[in-house]
Amino acid sequence: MDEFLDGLNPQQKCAVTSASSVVQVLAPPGSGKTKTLTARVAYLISKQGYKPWNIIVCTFTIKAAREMKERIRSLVGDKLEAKLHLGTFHSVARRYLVTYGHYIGIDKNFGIADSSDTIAILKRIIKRRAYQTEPSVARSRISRCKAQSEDVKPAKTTEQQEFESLFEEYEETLATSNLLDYDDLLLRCADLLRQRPACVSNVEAVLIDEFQDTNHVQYDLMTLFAQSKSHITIVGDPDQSIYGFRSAEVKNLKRMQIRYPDTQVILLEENYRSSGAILASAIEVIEQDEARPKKPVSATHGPGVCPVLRKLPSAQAEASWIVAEIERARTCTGDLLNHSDFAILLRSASLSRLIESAMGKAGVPYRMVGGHKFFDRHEIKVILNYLRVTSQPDNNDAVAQVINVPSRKIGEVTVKGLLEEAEEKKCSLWSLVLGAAQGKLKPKTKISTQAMKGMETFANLILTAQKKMSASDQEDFSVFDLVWLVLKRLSFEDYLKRSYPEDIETRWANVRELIMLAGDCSTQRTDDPSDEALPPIEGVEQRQVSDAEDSLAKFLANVALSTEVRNDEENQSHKVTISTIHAAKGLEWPVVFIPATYEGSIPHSRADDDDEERRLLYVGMTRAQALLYLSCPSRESSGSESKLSHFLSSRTMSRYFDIKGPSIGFSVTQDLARILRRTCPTDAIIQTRKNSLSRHDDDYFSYDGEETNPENSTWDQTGARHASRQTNGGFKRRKVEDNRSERGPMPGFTSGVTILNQQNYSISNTTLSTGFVSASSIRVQETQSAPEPGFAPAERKAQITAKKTAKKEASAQGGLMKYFAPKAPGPSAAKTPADEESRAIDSAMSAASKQFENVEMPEPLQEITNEAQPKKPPLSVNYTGHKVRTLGVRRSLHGWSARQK
DNA sequence: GAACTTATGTTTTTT
DNA sequence: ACATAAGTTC
Repeated sequence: MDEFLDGLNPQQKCAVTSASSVVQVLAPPGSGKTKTLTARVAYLISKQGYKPWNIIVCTFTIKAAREMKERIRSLVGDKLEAKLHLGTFHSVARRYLVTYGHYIGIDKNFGIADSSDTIAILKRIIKRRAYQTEPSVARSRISRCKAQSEDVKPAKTTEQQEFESLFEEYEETLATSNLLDYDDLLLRCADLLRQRPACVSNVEAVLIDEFQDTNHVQYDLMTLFAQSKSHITIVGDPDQSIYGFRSAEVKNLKRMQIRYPDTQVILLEENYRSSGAILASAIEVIEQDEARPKKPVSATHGPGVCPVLRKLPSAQAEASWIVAEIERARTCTGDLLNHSDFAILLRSASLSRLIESAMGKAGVPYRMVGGHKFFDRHEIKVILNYLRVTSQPDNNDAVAQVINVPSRKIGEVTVKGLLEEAEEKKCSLWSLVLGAAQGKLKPKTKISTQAMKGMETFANLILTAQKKMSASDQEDFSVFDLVWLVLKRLSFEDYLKRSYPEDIETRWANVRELIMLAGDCSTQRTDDPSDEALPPIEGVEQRQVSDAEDSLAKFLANVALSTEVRNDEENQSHKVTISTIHAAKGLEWPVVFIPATYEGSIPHSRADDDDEERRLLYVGMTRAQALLYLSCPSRESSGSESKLSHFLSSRTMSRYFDIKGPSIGFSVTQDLARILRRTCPTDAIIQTRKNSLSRHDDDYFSYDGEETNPENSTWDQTGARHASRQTNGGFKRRKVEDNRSERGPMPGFTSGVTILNQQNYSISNTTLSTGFVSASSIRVQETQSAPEPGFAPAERKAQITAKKTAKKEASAQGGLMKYFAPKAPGPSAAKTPADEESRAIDSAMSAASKQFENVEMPEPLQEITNEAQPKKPPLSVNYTGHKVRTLGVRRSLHGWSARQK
C-alpha cells in the first residue's frame, strides 16, 4: 500500500492502519514494536491527514526519542517530523509548563532539580533537623509518593512523622529555589491540564512507547493529553517491565482497557531479532515466573549458536575472558563482526570497572553508557552551575556549589551559614549574597574581609552574565557566548590546571565538549525557532520569553533530562558498548555479554522484587541477535564466594547453555551471517585471519570456574596487586597487600605488558609467553624498587623521555587561553557575526587541541590507544570514552616518574 | 576557628 | 571516583 507498510507483517499492518481510536500493541522483544509505532505516526500524518503539531509521542529515554525521530523523519520528511511533539514524558511536560505554567502559578524561569540537587537539599534538611533517614532512601520514598499520586496514610509512627516533615520541608525548599524535580514536572503538568483542558484541545493523537513502564502520573498525563479526542496508541510488553522501582505499574494496561472499553488489543508474536536458541533460553527464564500468563512467541530465525553460560575463577578472569572472546569472535569469523557489534550489559554500572580496565589494557575501544555521566564531571558541573545561577539565581544549591569555585576564600562554614540564614529568612541565597556584596544588607553570618571580597567578585560575574543574557539590544548573546564569558572570568583553565595537574588534558577535553554542546544549542535556535513551540490555541495565552533566555533554559533542561551526551556515529563507531541493562532496553547487538550473573548481582541483593530482576535478565538476554554469553565468576571482585543466580542454576536451565564459547569455523560464521543478514566472508579469509591466533577455542580457563595453573602462584600475586590498583584508579592503599592472597590469578594477557605495544590485540602464542616472562621479571623488580607494573623496562624509559618532552612543550605553550584569545568576549566580540566567530574558535580550538594531543599522547602511549588520534578535526572528538584508559596510564606513568627522581 | 591535606569507606536500576 | 572524617597549618 505504501512505503511505510513495506516489510510489515499482517499484525503490524493491522496495528498501523487500525481505525480504532484506542489501540494497544502488546508484543515480545524484537517483534518490531517501535517500528509499528513509528509507522502508525507516519500513517496518521500522511494517510489520515493528522497535523504533526497535533500529535504527541512519548518515550521514556532521550535515546529512544532520538531514534524514533530519526525513523519518522525518514518516513515523512524532516519538515513534518520537526513539528511533531516527540520526546520523553518529562520534556513534553516541561514544554507545557514553560508555555502555560502561569495558569497554575509556575514561574517562567523554573529550573529542574536533578538527582544531585535533590540529594543535596535532603542532606541539608536531614542534617539540620538531625533526622535519621538516609538521603537516598528519602529521595526514592518522596518520589514514590509523588509518582503514585495517592497518599497512603497508615498509622503514624514517629518515623512516618519525621518523613512527612522532611517531605514538607523539601517541597518548601524546592519552591523557594524555584525548582521542580522530575516528578513535579509530570505532576504539575497534569495539574495544569486538568485545570486548563484547552491547552491540549488541539491534540488529535497520543502515542506512547514502552507503556509497561508508565507510572500512575504518567498514565494520568496520557489520558489528559488525549482528553480532547481520546485517540491513543500504545506499545508495550509486560515482560519487559523493569522500572518498578520508579513506580511503574504494569496494571496501567488493564486500567486503560477498562477506561477505554473499545480498546483494540493487537498481539505481535514473531521475533525478528534473536536466534532460536537465544530466544528459547530467554523464554525459559521468563517462564519461571508462574504467575505470568503464557504467550506465544515464535522465532523467525533458525536455532543458530547455543548461548553460553561460562564459569570463571574470578571477576578479573571474567573481564579478561570477555576481552579474549570478543577478539576470538572477531578474528574467527573473518571480521564478520566488528567491535561495535558487541555489548556488555551489566546489572549495575559499578561492575564496569574491571571490564573497562581489561579493555583499556588490551586496547579494545569501548564506550560506556549509563553509569558515570558526562554532566556529573566536576569541571562540567561547575560551569553548568554558573549557567544555572545566571538563569535561575534563586537556585540556592547552584549558588552554594560554585560561590567558592575557584577558591575565593569563602569557606565552607561561611557558605553553610549563609545558606541556613537564607532558608530561615525564606529568601534566596543569591539575594543575600548580592545584598551583602553591594553593602545593602548585613547578614547575621560572620563574613571575613577576604570572603566579602570574594562574594563581590562572584556577584559581579553573575550580574554581568545576567545582563548580557537579557539585554535585548545586544545582537544575540548565546549560551555559547555565556560559557565563554564564564570560562574567561574564572580563568577556568588555570583553575583546572591547579586542581588537576594529573589529568588536565582529559578535563579540558570535557570542557571543550561542553563548549561544543553549547554551540550546537545556539545554532539550533537560529535554525528552527518554531521547534518544539506549542501551536497557538484560541482562548489560551502562551507566555513569551526572550530567545536568549529561552535557549539557556532549554539548554539547562536538556542537560537535566539527558543521560548521555549524544550518540553521533563518530562516537559509537567501532566501539564495544558497555551499558547497564536498564539503559540497553529497546536496543540490540549481534553479540551480548551479561557478566556477574550471581546471586546478589542479579537478582540484586537490594532489590525487593525478584520477578522484576528476572525480567531484567530477560531483557538483557533478548538484546542478543546471534551470540549470547552469560558468565559468573566463582569469586566476586571483593573476593567473597559467589553463587550462580537462581534464575540460571536449575537443571532445566542448564540444558539451554553451553559451558564454553562455541568453536567458530566456517559453518558457524555462516550461521551468524544469516541471522545478521550479512555477507559471509569466504572460508579462505576466515582461515587466514584464524592463523593469527594460536587459540581458536574458549579453552584458556577451566570450565568449572576453578583456578588453574597453580605453578604460577608467584605471578598470581603480581597480577592481583596490579589488578586491584587498577580498580581504584591508581591510588596506593595498604589494603591491597592484605587482599592479594585472596585474589584469583590473572591470565597472562591482562598484564598490560603483553598488550601495550600491540596495535591489534591478539592472543597469540608469543603474546602469552612474553606475558609470563615479562610479568615475572616485573615481580623481581618490584621487590627492589617497587615500580608500577605494566611497562617493560625499555618501554618505560621511552615513556619517561616522551613525558618529559611533553611537559616542556606544555609549559612552552604559555597557557591555553591564548589560543582562545580572539574569542575573548570583549566589546568587539559581540559585533563579529556569530558563525564567523565560531569558525575562529574552531580553528583556535583545534590548534589548542593539537597541542594537547602532543602533551596527552607521547609516542609510546599512542600505541595502546588504538584510536587516540582523531582523523577528523580534533574538535569533534569525544574524549569521555577514553576516560579509564587514559587516566590509568597517565596515573601510573606519573607515579613512576615521580619515584624516579 | 577556618581552610587545606590525607586517609579511609562505599556504589541498583533512571527521568 | 566521591564523600567524609580526622589531622595540620595558618
